[in-house]
Amino acid sequence: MYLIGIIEDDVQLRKTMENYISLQQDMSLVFSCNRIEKWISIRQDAGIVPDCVLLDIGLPGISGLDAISIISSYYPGVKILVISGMEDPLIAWQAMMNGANGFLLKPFRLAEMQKQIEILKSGGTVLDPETMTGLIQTARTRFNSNGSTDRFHEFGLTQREIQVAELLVAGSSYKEISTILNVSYTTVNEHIKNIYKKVKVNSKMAFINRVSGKN
Amino acid sequence: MYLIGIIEDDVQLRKTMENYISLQQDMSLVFSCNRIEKWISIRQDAGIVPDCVLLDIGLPGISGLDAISIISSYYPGVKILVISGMEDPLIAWQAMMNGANGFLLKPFRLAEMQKQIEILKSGGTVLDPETMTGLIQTARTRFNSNGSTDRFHEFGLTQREIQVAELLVAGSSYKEISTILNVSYTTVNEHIKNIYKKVKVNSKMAFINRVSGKN
DNA sequence: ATGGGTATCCCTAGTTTAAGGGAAAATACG
DNA sequence: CGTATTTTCCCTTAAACTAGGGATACCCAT
Repeated sequence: MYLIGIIEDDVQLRKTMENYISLQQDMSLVFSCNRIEKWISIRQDAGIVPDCVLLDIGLPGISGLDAISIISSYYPGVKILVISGMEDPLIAWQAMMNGANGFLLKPFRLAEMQKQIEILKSGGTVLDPETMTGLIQTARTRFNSNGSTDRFHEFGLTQREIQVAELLVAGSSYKEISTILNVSYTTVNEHIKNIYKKVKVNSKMAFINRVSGKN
Repeated sequence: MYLIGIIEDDVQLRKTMENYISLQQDMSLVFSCNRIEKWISIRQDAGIVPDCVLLDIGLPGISGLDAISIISSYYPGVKILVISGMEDPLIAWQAMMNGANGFLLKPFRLAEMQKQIEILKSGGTVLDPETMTGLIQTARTRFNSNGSTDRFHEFGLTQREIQVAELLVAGSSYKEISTILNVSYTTVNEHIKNIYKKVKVNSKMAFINRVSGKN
């Protein structure tokens, strides 16, 4: 039996979810309220610890975002399925970083909700593709990683030089590059000499640091 | 018409995918090869720019991880669907941060692959629930820790070795490191020998890719 | 058709890195 | 106290990289 808790201020939706869960053979509702504050005041009376909490993020009062860490520290190991009306990548990101296990975008079908609960139950994490895209993009900017940086064109490298540069940065030796590109060792050496001149470096390390944007 | 490229070293799987894509009315294969190196050497001859590249991450030679940024800078706007045999959260994380748009865990059904391609086509991002869980956990650890200084510690490097490693990655030569740390050249050489043993690499490039790639 | 850019090839010399061997202190820990 | 770890130092060989020189051929544009 999978125990579910609900925190959702939309009365209509909450009733619908309550009803749906009650109808499931393998699920049971342990609490259902409209606000975080309400949950905080009744949680010790409710007694039973839920396996999964369906949490609306757009609540009045205490933010659902803050609620995530509150709830997961109160119920260690609980799965939190965030419900949101807005498709905001930043909110999704923050929710996931705060400990959410899934993200459900309103409006959703109850079958979809159930499916997500199932996946959470088995330790998985689910986001819809659009939210996922936004979340990954947010993560990329957060971590300043190079998503699609054109690292070589800006230095005026030729096509061939770009090929050589890519292989060099990826870790291939001159000899390996010559084999891959079907040219002699000296040709590779020649290209690299020209690359270094254009990029104004005089060693492989300097080149790597340059194209990695480290200076 | 959606144009697909394949980089996969498993001949059986590659042929299967090629065949499947050829049979789809709305897809067309623009290239198919077994290694990154091969793609780098033939890409300008292939001519047509794909909309989506199916990329095996567990390739011999240049890592598929490195390939992601190379491919996405060569084909701006391309969607990259990473195929992996291992369920490694770190790899998934790194792949997504490098610009991947989806993650497909081997073995997979071709219908599943097609579904992911469809979602990528519409700008979405897909990961299976298990990989997603690992990825989010990795992100949480990254997000909640500084994540810059302790990247060498996990390999069991000593304090001195960490100093040497940092200088090495920063671009210092053995000689420069010896001056900075006030030790002899041979001592630096010695430390680096030990570092490489611990990290299980045998060249500076491999070391750099290891420490700046997976952590 | 002359000159510039690209791409190929060769030789040579010097520097840097990689990895094998061995060895001596200092420090930490049970 | 003895043992393991850390840090230091040396020699040697092989491989890889850097950089100078020069050379041929193709394409493209002035």
